[in-house]
Amino acid sequence: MARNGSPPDQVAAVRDQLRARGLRWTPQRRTVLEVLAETQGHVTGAELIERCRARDPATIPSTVYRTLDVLEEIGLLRHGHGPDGREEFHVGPEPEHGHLHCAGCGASWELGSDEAAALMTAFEDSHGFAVDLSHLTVVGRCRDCRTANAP
Amino acid sequence: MARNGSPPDQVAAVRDQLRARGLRWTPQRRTVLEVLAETQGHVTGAELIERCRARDPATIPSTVYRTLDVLEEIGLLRHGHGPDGREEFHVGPEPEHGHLHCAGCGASWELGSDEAAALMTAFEDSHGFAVDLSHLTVVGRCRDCRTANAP
DNA sequence: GCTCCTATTGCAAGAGGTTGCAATAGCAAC
DNA sequence: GTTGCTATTGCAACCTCTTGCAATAGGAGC
Repeated sequence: MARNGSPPDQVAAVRDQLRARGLRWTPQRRTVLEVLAETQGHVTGAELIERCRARDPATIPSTVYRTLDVLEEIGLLRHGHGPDGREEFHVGPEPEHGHLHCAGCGASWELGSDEAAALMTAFEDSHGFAVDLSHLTVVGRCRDCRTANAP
Repeated sequence: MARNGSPPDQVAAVRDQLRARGLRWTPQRRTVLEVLAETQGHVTGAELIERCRARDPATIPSTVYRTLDVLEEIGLLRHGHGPDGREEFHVGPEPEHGHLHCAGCGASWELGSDEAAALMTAFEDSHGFAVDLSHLTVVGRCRDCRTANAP
């Protein structure tokens, strides 16, 4: 389960980052951090709250969302919006990446870093626009759904 | 205000499309249609409801959303999700298009059709994936915000 | 004009998320 | 160990959107 170093280490590191910014270390934040430490990839806000409640039934949603805001500010995670507009959090050291979502079968893939780079370069050149990949979800229909639908 | 033909014409055309599908023409749908007829570009669900209420204070949100679903089904409009995940409707005969949204200043632009085409072709080639442009919002930072922030 | 079938409405409840505010509790300094 | 400042919390209310269900009302057929 642990990736590199024990989970307590990661949590302690975040605690220090918070303190260094004059922010505070509270039991509620510890709970959120612990949940995140054993989470990889994408989670929705609702899932996160549910898992926090499993650890501490007294968890309040607004506290979780506010903690997530703080963690995003210090760069520990990023949020985006899934195909249905619901909030989705991307945890951990994985590089930011976009998503491809099929409206037909509901499957989703991560965008390869080469494609992502091409996309970013394109917008950079044409608009001077810096794309935030973690916020990018491309919705459409995958090959399978297209062939199934229009032979 | 009127685009081509008088607004009543557009509304009547929709009425006939609905009837042709065995669907019904109701005062509530007429209200929504009238509001849409004088709307161009992007609207959020909430805005639409507000405008419907201006015409008919008895308007109920669920009715509006359900009407919008129906209208989307017959191809009269498309919905997507704005940068904050809120629903956004794109009205009228304009071709589908993606959006660029600056997280810094909140501005947003439409994607040029050439860029959009390039993007679609790219995903088509690499994944056989058909992008739904109307659902595409690219979030990032525009040239101005970038230069303002990192000189 | 009247009937009947059923699409649609209105309502109420619920899910996911946000916000304002008074009370609480970190933690730094003494 | 106390004190005091203020970041956080918990709560309650609110917003946007969805869903289930009984009651209503289009409109096709007679």
